[in-house]
Order: sequence, then C-alpha cells, then structure tokens
Amino acid sequence: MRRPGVTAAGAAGRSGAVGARGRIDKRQAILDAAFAVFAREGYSQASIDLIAGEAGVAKPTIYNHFENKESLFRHAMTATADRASVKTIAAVGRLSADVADVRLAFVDVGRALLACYCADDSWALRRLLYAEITRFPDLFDLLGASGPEQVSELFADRLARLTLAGRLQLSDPVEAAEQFLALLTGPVAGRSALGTRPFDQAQQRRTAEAATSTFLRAFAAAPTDAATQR
Amino acid sequence: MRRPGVTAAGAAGRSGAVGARGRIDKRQAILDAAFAVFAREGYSQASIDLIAGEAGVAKPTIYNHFENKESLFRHAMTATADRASVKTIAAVGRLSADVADVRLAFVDVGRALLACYCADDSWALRRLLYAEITRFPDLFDLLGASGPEQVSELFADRLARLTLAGRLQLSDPVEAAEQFLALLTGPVAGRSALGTRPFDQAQQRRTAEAATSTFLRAFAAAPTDAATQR
Amino acid sequence: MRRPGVTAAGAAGRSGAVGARGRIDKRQAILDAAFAVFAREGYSQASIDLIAGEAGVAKPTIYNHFENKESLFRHAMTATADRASVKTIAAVGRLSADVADVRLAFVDVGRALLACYCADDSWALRRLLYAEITRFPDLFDLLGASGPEQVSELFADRLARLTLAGRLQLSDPVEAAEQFLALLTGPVAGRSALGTRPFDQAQQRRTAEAATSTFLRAFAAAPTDAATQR
Amino acid sequence: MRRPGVTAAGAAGRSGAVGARGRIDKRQAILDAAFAVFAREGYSQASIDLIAGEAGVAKPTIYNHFENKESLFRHAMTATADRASVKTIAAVGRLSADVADVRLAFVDVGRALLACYCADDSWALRRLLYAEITRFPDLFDLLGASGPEQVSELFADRLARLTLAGRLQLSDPVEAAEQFLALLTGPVAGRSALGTRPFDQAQQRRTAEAATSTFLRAFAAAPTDAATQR
DNA sequence: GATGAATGAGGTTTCATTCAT
DNA sequence: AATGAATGAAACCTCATTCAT
Repeated sequence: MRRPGVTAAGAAGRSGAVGARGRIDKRQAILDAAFAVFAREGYSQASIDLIAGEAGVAKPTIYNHFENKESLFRHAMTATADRASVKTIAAVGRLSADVADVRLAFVDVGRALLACYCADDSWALRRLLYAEITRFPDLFDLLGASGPEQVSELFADRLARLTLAGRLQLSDPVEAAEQFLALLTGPVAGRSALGTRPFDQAQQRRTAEAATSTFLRAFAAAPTDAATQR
Repeated sequence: MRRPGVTAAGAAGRSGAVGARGRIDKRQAILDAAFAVFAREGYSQASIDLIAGEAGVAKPTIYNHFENKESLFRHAMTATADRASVKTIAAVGRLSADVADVRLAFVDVGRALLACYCADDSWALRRLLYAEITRFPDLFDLLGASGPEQVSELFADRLARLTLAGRLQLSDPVEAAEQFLALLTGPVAGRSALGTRPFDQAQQRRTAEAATSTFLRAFAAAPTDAATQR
Repeated sequence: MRRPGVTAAGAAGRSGAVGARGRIDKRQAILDAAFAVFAREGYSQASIDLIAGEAGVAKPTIYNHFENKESLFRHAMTATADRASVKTIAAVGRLSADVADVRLAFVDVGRALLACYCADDSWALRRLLYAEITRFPDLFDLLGASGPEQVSELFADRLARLTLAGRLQLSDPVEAAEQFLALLTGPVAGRSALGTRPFDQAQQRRTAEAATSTFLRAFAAAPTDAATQR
Repeated sequence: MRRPGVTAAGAAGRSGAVGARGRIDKRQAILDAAFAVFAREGYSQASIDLIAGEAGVAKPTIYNHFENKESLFRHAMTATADRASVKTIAAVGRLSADVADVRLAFVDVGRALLACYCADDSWALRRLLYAEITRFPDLFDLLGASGPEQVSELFADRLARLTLAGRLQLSDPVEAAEQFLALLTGPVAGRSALGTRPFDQAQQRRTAEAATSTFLRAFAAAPTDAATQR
C-alpha cells in the first residue's frame, strides 16, 4: 500500500532505501509532495489524502510534522521559494562590472534570469501566489523578502556599478532594474500562457535579446550606442 | 428569507422588485455575485450556497441558469473579462497618430491603461486566471482572445502609424507594444502586492512616466530625443 | 439502505408510510433518534452518522435542521425534558388541598412522581445532564427552569395550602417540598444503579410509602400523628 | 519538551526529579492526571495525549502502566473513589452512641458528610459515574462497594445503637440511614448545579441543620421532641 | 421559472494504539 | 522502563447536485 514518493520530485531518490518503516526524511518528502500537489490542484482542492499518498506516508504523519494544512502550505511554499531564490540570485551574479561586451553580458544574464523565471516550480509558485494572496495576505512578503525583492536590489547594484564604469547612462538604478526585469519577463506570461505552454530556450534567448536591445537603446552609454542597434 | 443581492456590486438596484418582471436580470445578479464570490474565495472554496445567498436567489435557480459550477465560473469570468476589455480597448484609442507632444500622449495612454490594469475587477480576474489556469487550460484563450491580445495588437497598430508618421523609430511594432505594456505593468505587480495593497493614482502616474521615458529613450525619433530626457 | 427509524421511540409510527422521499416529520425523527443515541453513547461518543442512521435520514439532512452537533444536543435534550416536565407537573397536580386521607394522598402523589422519576427517558436525561454539565454549563438552567424547579415550587404551593388547611404543620414549604422529593428520590439512585437496573412498581410503591411515613411523622398536624405510624 | 506534571494536582511535587528514582511515582502521576482530565473532559473527550501531557510523561509510558484507556479509566476512578471513601467513612465515625446532644451530633455528622459530598473530586466522581454508567455498567458496583453502600451500612449501625440507647425511635435503621442521607444530599444537587456552582460552608451547615430537624422530628425519642423544634 | 429539502461523496482533523529505539 | 514517530479508523462538517412542489 505504501507508494514511494515517485511523483514528488525530490522524494523518490532518498526514501527509496527505507527499510521496515522509514522515518529519515519524511519531512522533506512531505514538503516535496505537498508543493507538487498544491501546484497541480490549488490550495483548496489539494487534499491531505493526496499529499500523503504522493509522499508515501500516512495522513496523520503529516499532522505530526505540520500543524495543519495552512502551515503545511506555508512551509511548502517558502521551501520552494527559497530554492528558487538562490538560483535567481546566482543568475544575477553573472553580470559583472568589468565586462567586455555589454550587450553580450546583458543577454547572458537575461537568459539566466529567464531560465529561472520559466522553471516549472517557478511558475507553479507564482500561480499559487496569485491564487492564494487573498487567503494568505502575508504570503507575498513571506516569499518576496528573500526572493524577487532581493534580486531586484542586487541587480540595481550591478547597474549602478556599470554606470559608474561608464558603460551605462542612467539615473535611477532601482527603477532601471525593475524595468529590465519587466522587459524580460513581461512578454513571457502571455506567450507561455502563464507557464502552461512550452516556452523553449530559443524563445527565451530571443526574449532576452529583445529586452537587452531595448534596454540598451535606452540606457547604453553614448559611444556604444551604435553597437546596440538591432 | 430572500435577501436581495445587496452584496454583489451591481445587483442591488435592479433585482429589487422581484415581483413583476424581476426575473430577467436574475441571471445578471447571479453572474455578478458569482464573480464577487469567486474573486474573494477562489474557485474551489467558493460555494454555490454563498453565491446564491449573495445573489439573493435560491440554489436551484442557479442550476436553472447554468449547467454547473464550472460553467458558471466560465460565464462569470468571461462576462467580467469582456467588461474589462472594452475599457482597456477604449484606453488604447487615446493614442492617436497625429499628436502634438509624443511624450504627453504616451503618458496619457499609459495612465489610462494602468487605471484599467489596476482596477479591482481586473486584478481579481488576473488572480483567478493564474489560480485556475491548470484546472481550466482553455481559460487563457477564452479571456485573452478578446482581451490582452487584442489590446496588444491594437497598440501595435498605433505604434506602426506613429513610426510611419516619423514620430517613432522602431522595427517591430508588436514587440514594441509588448515591451511598452511590460514597462507599464511590470513594476506594478510587486509594488501593489498583486493588487492587494493600494497603488494610488500618483504612483500610477509616476509609473506611466517612467515607462514612457524609457520607451521613448529607446524608440523616439531622433529630433525629439532631447525632450524625453528625464 | 434507508432504515425507518425503528429504534428511536416515536419515529417509527409516523415515518412508516412515507412515500417516495418523505419529509414530513424528519425533524422529529431526528430529535428522537438523537436523544436515543445520546442517551446510549453519551455526547462525545454519539456520532452524527449513528443518529442519521437511526433516524432514517442522510447525514446532511441533520445539518439542514440543526446548526451542529451541539445545537442538536441542546434541542434533543430540551425536547425530551419538556415532555418529561409536563408529566411531572401533572403528577404534582394529584395532590389536592381537600383530601380525605393525607397519607394516601402523599403516597399517591409520591408514586406518580416516582414513576416520572424512574422513566427511562428521565434517567437518560439525568445521566446526560450530569455527564455534560461541565461542557454545557448552561444546560442545567436550560432544563431545570421548566422542570425540577417548577415542580418544586408547585409542590411547595400545595404544601402551603395543606398547612393552611390544618393538615400539615410546617414552617418552610419550599424546604419541606425539597425534602419530600429528596426522601422520595434519594434512595432510588442507589437501588436502581442510576436507572440502569430495574426498579419495579412494587419497589416504587414501597419507597413512596417510606417517604410519606417519614415526612408525615415530621410534618403531619398533631391529631393525625398516630395514623402515620408504620 | 518534557513538562513535569505541574498541572495535575498532586503530581508536581514528586515527579520533579525524574532522574534517580522518579519512576516509582510516575504511575501515581498518571492516575492523578488521568482523573483530572477525565473529570474535565469526560471519558470520550479525554485524550491520552492530554493525560500524558498533564502527567508529564510520554504517551507510550501510559501504555506501559495500563492496558488501555478503559483500564486507565477504571483505575483512576477507583483510586479517587477510595480516597473519597476513607474520608466519608471517617465522617460517619463522628456519630457516637453516647452523645450529649443528639441534635448537635446529627448536625455535626451531617456537616462532615456534606463536606465530603461537596468536595470537588467527589462531584467529579459522581458526574463521571453518571456519565459512563452505560458504557461501564460494572462501575457502579466497583465504586459503590467500598463507598456509599458501606457508608450507608455504617451509618445504619450507629442509628441502631442510638435506638437501643433510647435516643431515637425507629424501626428500620437501614431505611432511616438512607433517608437521612437523602435529606442531607438531596437538596444540594439542585442548589449547586451538580457541583458546578459554589455551595459554601454556610449553606452546607444550613442544609445539615434542616436535614437534622426533619429527621429528628420524625425519629427522635419522645422526651427530646421539644428540643428538635426549629 | 423558482424553491425547500435531501443526499452521496469527500474534506480536515483527532485519537487510541503500536514499533523500534 | 521510557520515548519519538507512525498509522488505521473514524469524527464532524461541507458541497455540488437533484427531486418534487
């Protein structure tokens, strides 16, 4: 009757070798299964039964680890959000201040950011956030603090340094960062049907290039202006 | 025991006199209440009981008008989406080709579009779309066809005409339209916490100005370049 | 699958001839079944499932008639208590002021009161009251107001009139009423094991006689004193 | 995480130092906590978790000491009943055969008995007995054998001796004992709302006096009759 | 067309109890 | 002897949906 958590992404590998009645990382298996089910069914429709089945544990085990469905939801969301954040932050790090070709650098970081933005978990997270923001008004800050906000700030830092280095010409780095991210991600939502239709790497590359072009047409320092023409 | 639909926004006035011919707009009262409840509770959590109560009708009456909950949801969504679309399309119309000051024109249309984007129903619609896109994969096209897509196309038309008129300098109007809308709406989501925190008119104006500035820095025809500097 | 409410005392007779899907007195059937089950299982252990089964209705039907388990309990208790009260009050009425033989009159009313006190429902009610008084502190007043308290007062009235008529000699009728009822019912609890073991009519008669004897030894007016000797 | 059983009345002091020999009175701590929780919540609603928490032990420890919930309940009940019985029996002992003032003696023993009867544990015990008599039909004999029955018999013995000594005039000491106890305790239930509302010492004294008055009016030997008039 | 009453299925949560340590 | 972790069973309650009026 026990099904190892093959469905939940990360659960299978570790709970595979559980002997008689494993208890090693049931908590993680539950979190993984929970996010998978929440993402698939939405908060209300996701049943603890389903999550338990997918995690390969009994229903009350979930209640031994988490207070209730709401708490489980919060934990599953933040756990996934944290995982996503570190990747996104790493992507921002690709934009160094002393770069040979600014355009290439922006396309590169744009592609890296888009890859994070388009990841399945990332879309699932965003859909759930939209879906449950009214039921969990604190969720926005809970996930945003360590996520998008931080990313935006870090990116603004890089833009400021590029400006000081004479590679860009802009006055408000925070606003510019927001705008670059908007140019990058804005068109994706529509084209990928909120992440439910494939948006392949080629499309991502093209979107990154388009965002970069427009951004640099607006903000590249004068001498390199010509280079940023499409 | 019957409560006239005072809660659902537009329902009260008309369903007041149920006696004579009051049954013609029960359907509308149901749709209004349905959207209000769906927006507040989400699809799964919204109960037909609640909708019936808020619409001031009995539960079976809803089933006389709509096949089932799913059908009611689709109808409520499309009805609201249609209402929103006509406003948005009207907003696009404000950008005419023969305009004295390009910058002012973009700020103006940007503000009008943002007002549509930030309307309560608009955010509710967007949140529900995000929330239920996996359960109703066709919903995206159902709402998008007459909504955002059309808007984007219409806006691209105007950009093309402005380009022909020598006011803008761009090669791909569709992409440019997408990008302007991205610059316009992108920063709003974060700042308004997905529409759950106030985003007042002053902020909307500032966002429209920022989007316009960047857009025109990138795409304004040469002679007006100086004017778009911040 | 539908079982007519054969178990709950009064339900069987009426819901017998229910046609396709009866709805005549489901409410009463539910109340009867509820009291029967609560009496048998106690509040916590009594499940709505059991009550529904015993009433011959579906579970949600119960929730259509009563808010929740607690409300159902209160209604079932008060309904039964009311039924019991009218009988007890009628019993008190047997003690008229102008009576030939005081002793016979007291034995008579004593037997009538004991019959009420020893009825199955009466004991069930008392056990449930004891059992749930901490969970439902208001239950005591809810049931007592129309029940025992009223009985005690009515009985005190009769004692007062008998005193005025020169048949009794007592100063505090309320206290005397309490004491007669105590003499009457006090020994029953122990002997009938709180109503769970038979306490037949002969025993009831003997108890009524003993209570009467002692009561009249204490309170009979002087001349009849000899007659009350056992 | 372990909380010493500070909540259960008598458990705190001893289970403080669990280290050395603390396990000898874990059993007692469990029994105390069990009775406290059963009294507060009722049998069904009392959870082993709650008892374990209140006793400051882990759940399985309870199962090491007691077979199951039912067995724990029986043990907790008898333990408390035994404690109550010795006090009540001691109270009866206050009624000696060679007493100066019969009235004072009865008031004295009446007050002592009432104090036992009104103790918190005593009421809790009685409520639980009423509550669970149908689920545990043997409970009545289990608790009664060493309790009320014995008390009644002992009291009857004293009444017999007082009769032989010419202080009382009664024919059936057992019945008289029952009746005195009925006069004593009967009025209390109603006035104290089954022990849930305060019934202070003054009220206890008055009740004992009233019971004594009536009892002696009925059974005092002739010469002292006058003295027992109120 | 509109409604009051009814229901099968399923949701979250709790509980007594048991392994393995 | 004592415990942390796990579980099958079952409880209360809700919901979408349907009859019969």
